[in-house]
Parts: sequence; C-alpha cells; structure tokens
Amino acid sequence: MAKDIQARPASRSVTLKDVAAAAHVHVSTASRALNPATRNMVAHDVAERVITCAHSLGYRVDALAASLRTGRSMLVGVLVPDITNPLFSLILGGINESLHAHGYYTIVADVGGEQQNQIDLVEALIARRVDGLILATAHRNDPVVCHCLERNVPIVLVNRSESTQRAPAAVSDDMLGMKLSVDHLVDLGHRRIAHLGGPQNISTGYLRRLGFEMAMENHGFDRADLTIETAHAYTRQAGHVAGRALLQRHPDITAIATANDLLALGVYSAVEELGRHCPGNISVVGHNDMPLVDMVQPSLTTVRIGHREMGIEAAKLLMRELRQEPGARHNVVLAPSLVTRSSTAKPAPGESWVLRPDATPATSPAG
Amino acid sequence: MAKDIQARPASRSVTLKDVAAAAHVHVSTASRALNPATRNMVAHDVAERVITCAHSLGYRVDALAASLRTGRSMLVGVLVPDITNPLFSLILGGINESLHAHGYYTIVADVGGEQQNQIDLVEALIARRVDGLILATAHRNDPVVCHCLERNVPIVLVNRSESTQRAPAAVSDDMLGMKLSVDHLVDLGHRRIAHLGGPQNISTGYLRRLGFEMAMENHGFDRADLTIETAHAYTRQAGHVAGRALLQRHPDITAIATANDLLALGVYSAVEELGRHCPGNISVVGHNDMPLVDMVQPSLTTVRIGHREMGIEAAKLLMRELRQEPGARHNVVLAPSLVTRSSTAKPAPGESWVLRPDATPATSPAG
DNA sequence: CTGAAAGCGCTTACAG
DNA sequence: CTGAAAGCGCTTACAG
Repeated sequence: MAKDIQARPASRSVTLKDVAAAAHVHVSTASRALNPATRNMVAHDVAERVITCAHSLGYRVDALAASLRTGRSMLVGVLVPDITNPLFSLILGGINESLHAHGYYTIVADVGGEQQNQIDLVEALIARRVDGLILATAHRNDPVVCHCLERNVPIVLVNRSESTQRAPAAVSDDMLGMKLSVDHLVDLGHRRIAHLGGPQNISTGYLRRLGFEMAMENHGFDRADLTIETAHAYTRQAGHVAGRALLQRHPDITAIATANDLLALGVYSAVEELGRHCPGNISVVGHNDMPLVDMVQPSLTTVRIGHREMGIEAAKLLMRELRQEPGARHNVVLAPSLVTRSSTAKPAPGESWVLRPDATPATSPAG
Repeated sequence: MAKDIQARPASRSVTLKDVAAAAHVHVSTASRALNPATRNMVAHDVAERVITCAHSLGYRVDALAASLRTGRSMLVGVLVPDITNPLFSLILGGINESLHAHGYYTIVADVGGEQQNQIDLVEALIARRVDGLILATAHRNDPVVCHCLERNVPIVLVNRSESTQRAPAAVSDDMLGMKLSVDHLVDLGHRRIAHLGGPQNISTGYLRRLGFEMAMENHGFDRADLTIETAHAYTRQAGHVAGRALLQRHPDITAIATANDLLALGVYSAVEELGRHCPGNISVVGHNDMPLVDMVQPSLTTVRIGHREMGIEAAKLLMRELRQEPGARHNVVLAPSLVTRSSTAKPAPGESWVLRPDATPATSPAG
C-alpha cells in the first residue's frame, strides 16, 4: 500500500530545478553554467557553485527534454540490410566509434529487405527525432533516399551508392577492386576468366561487373565475348547455384573473379560438386576479405576493403552535413587492395599444375 | 536572404495542433482519437474525422515529446562487448527482431572493454530515457549491473550471466555444452583430454571450465589431475598462445575441448606450428558454431548455440520486466547441441590413424 | 551577469 | 463525450 505513493516507476532523478535550488540560482542560470557553450555568460564563482552542486547531487542533463527544446537529439539512425553479416557489423563498428567521439549515439534498424518496411522504419526514426541517417541499404535508385530527401532529413550512404549521386557516400572503389582481381589472374597466366556478379540493382554488384568488363577490355579482350553470370543475392547459396551454372556452361574457364566472398565460397561448393579443384583446375578470387576467409580451404585470395574505415568516413560525412560545414559536398572513395592467398594459381597447362600459395602480388600489366 | 526566415532546419512537420485545427477539435480530443488505447473515449464520427485529417496531413506523433510526457521512450539500450564479433551480431539480430515486434527500438552501444567507460555509456543511455537495458557485457560480478540496479533501471543479461543472479538472463547451458564436447571425445576413444578455457571472470569461461571438469569426473577422471589452460581473451591470437603452451607442456594429450570457436581456430595454428595434425594427431572441439567454421580446414566440430534465439528470449524477458508482468522472475537457459565435423576423430593408436569426417554423433556413455 | 517567461509537442487528470 | 489547463525538463530570446 505504502508503495503506491510512488507514482514514477524509476527512482525520481535529480533535475535542473533541484540543482538551481541547491545553488540558490534560477534554473536558467543553472542551465547556462552547466553548458560549456554558455558558461561564459555566468560569473565564475556562480558557475563553479552550480557545477559543484550538480556533481554532488549526481545531476545528469535529460537529453530527451533538451532535444525537445533544441530540436537536436544527438541521435543518428543507421539502416543496415542485415546486421548478421560481418561486413555490416564492421561498418557499424566504425560508425559507432566515430559518432561516439562526437557525442552522438546510433539507433540501428535492421531491415528485413522489404522496401515498404524501410519507409516505416525511417519514419519511426524521424519520430525519435534522429538528427540524420546513415543508409547501408541503398539500391542504385533508392526510394528511401527519395523519402529522406523529401522529408529534408540529412543522409549519408555507406558501402553502396546511388547511380545519381543525390547524397554523399562513403564507398570502396569497386571498379578498382575488380581491376586488381583481373590483373592478378592475368598475371598468373589466365585467359579464360569469368565473372560471378552480385545483384545488379545494388551499386557494388553493378560497379564490380563494370570494373570486370573494363579491366578485361584493358587486357585486349572483347567486351562482347566476356563470360558473366549474376547471382541474385550475396549468399553462399546463390553463389553455389550461379557458380555451378557458370562452370557447366563454360567448362573451359580457368578462373572466376567474383563480386563477393560469400559468392566465392559458394563457388567452392560448386567446384567440389562438379569434381573440379581450386586452385588446381580453377582459380577463384573473392571480394571484401571478410573475417575467416583466411582460414577456409583453400584460403581465399580476395580484395580487401577497409569496412571499418568506411564506417568512420561515413560518420564524418554526416557530421559535415549536420554542421552544414562549408565546402563542396563530396564522396569518399576508399582504395581497396589485393590479398593473395591459396585460391589462385597458374592455370593448368594441360594436365599438370603447380600450387603456388606464395604467389607474388600482382603488378598491373595494363598500367 | 529570404531563406533566413526559415528558422527550423528541418521542414516544419505537422503537429497535433495542426490536426486538431483541421478537424475542428481540441488537441486533447485529437490526441485521444489518435491513440488506440484512448480512442473509445471519443465519439465514433469525431474519431474518424480526426484520423482522416491526420492521414491527409501526413501527421506522425512526435515520439520524443510523447516520451517526455509519459516517461516511456519505447527505446531499449543494448551493451555489447564487440559488435564486430558475429556472435553478438546474431544475438543483436534476435533482440532487434523481437523488440521491433513490440514497437521498441534499440540503441546499440559498443563497449571498448573499458569498465568506467561502460558506466558513462549507461548514463548516456539513461539520459536518452531508455526504458530498459540488455547487457551482453556482464562479468561474473559486474559493476554495471550494480549501477543499473541502484539507478532502478530494468535490465536483462544475455549470453553471459552473473554469479549471483541479480538480474534475469537468457543464456546457453554452458556446462551441458562442455559435457557434449567431452562425451563426444570420450566416445571416440580419447582419454587424454585437455581443456582450453576462456576468461574466468566471464560466466561462459567459468561455467564451461566447470562443465569440463564435471563431465570428466563423470567419466571417472580425477578432478585434480585434469589438464586445463586458460586463454586471457576469446581471440584466435589468445587461443594460439594458450594452445601452444598446452601442447608443449602436455605432448601426450590427444584432444582439446575448447571454450570457444575462435580459441579452437587459434589452436589450429598452434597445432600446425608444432608440426602436429588435426584431427590425425589431435582432435579439437570448439564452442558456439559461429559462421564459417563449417568451411575452415578441417571443418570444426563444435557446440551449436542458438544465438539468435538467445537474443529473442532476452528481449522477451525485458518485455516482462517493463510490463511488470506477474510471475516469478526467471532465467531462460537454452540447450546447445553438438555438431560433428572433421576436426575430431579416433585417437591415433600408436602411429597409424584413420580420418573419420563422418563420425557418428556422440551418445553419452555417462547418461 | 541574472531572472522571469515562453515554449518544444505531447498526454492526462480535472471539470463540465 | 469534450475542452481547458497543467506539466514532463529543458533552453533561449527578452528584459533589466
């Protein structure tokens, strides 16, 4: 019975009014003293008194109430396509690190892939008054980007960009990445090189395919004759299916440059299923250098991307937007690098072949 | 110049006042009509009119202002030790899914491991008025748990529990998991079995070691004679170091039951470094069945834990706390299962040994 | 340099 | 069933 008197569920926390009363000043003065930005409006001794009182009472500003008044929440929403994918957790780690350093916190929304759902999610985040949004979910032409632009919410894209650059983005140089793959394979002596691409409505899938085509063209191959297969998703499963189709239709290819590590691992299964061997019969290159691909069998040659750095850069771009810093709006394009492991080797000259796990890094013959 | 007139940065969004004006009712009536819980206080036709107006104006409740008034934010804070670890992203995925279904959103805070930092993070989350907290960071005796209890903030632990059960937790049955490991190895014929444990100040490290000891005791081994080494962190690096020490000090052991997959992968490196072979010379069992351990060489026999389910259960527990549902406060302990792959085989009888990747699942001889 | 007041957008006892 | 008012905790022009 006695307990019912306590109306508030949480223990009544100390408010600015309490601090003001303890310091014998008006709440407005207390507020000014506590905020470093306005502290100089207050006499030194008064400010110190207020600060001391605040400390001893254990006062903490109510960020919620402050947000309502100022219109800024110090909250940033992040939309990821699949939080379970280590790629996106790495990016998220970078975003978090960078944002925390600026006093911001992140609300992470995991999109199931459904498009309408995404708009609802964004609306829910806006209702929480997020100051801005970082989208790791963008398609090449993205309705959510449209929506945010209309709603006038600052956004930054990460990992994936739009085809029309309507919003700043932090991405990897996807075309360069594929050039590294192709140059490496050509260097090893491969000529019949295929590409296993990702979804073409996502910039990574599209640009990596384009990068493959241009790199091959650079080496004198006709763009019309290239062997390309596209997976419908960035999964081992989709890679297995598309990889098998590729190998069955074109049994003569000696190497596959894939658009993604998971696709590459799917290709491993397909290669095994068809009784072929990597890298003896067929070389495979991945893309991303995701965790543990150095330990699979054979260890995967792949294109390393600084996912964490990408997250950090995306956060910086958003800070620029929020502060409306002067200077041209721009993208950040990170340079990837090739990591040579055991899934690539010289093509088999007829029957015999030599495993070369310690192949020297590729130098671009097209450069 | 004309632009300066617009004081608010974001496009002035439609407020409850606007809806009320459009529907020719008082804001309080509009509020009641829009909230399903209070709608029955309003005449049908009025409610419909308000709802129609709200729709056509594109009204969205300002969750922030509502929170300030009601004291509930529909926001849950989640503390993870390392968002980059797939384990925790899986848990996070489950938490998100379950919480979203109840209208809650999550703020994820990635702790760097520093202890004081954690308290600050929690304070920042409380300042954002989170309704509750889910901690994936707990040590067996955790200062953050203390702090939350003092601050009267509802908390739930996930994956790791405290030794004194001060807060509800959703965890795996860690001791049972180690029993599955040990029984499997004994089944295969191993007798000289060592344990590579994790940090002992974390429940998973502690309980898995205890589980190892009890399982071995069940098989008639003297608890005082067991071979146990402890890694200082759940990393490949720490596993490599501790694993090497173990193998050097006890060259006669034929199997290692580890407390964690990453430790097991570290052991792989140590085994290779010392010129031994897994599973020929030495069998290794992991714990967690994290993504891709089915593709490493040799594929890892490990204890599978439903991390996603664990996250879902943790969210459910928190919902119980927030709603103060009747019924005893309780923990959820999920049963793990053994996944048999190629890193375990019969011990080598002298020199010769047979690789048995398709070893039959262990049946408990101690049961 | 300080105080008094208004207001961010909402919800909810309190009257009628 | 509806309206008028208070108030969640803060910040910031406005006076003095």
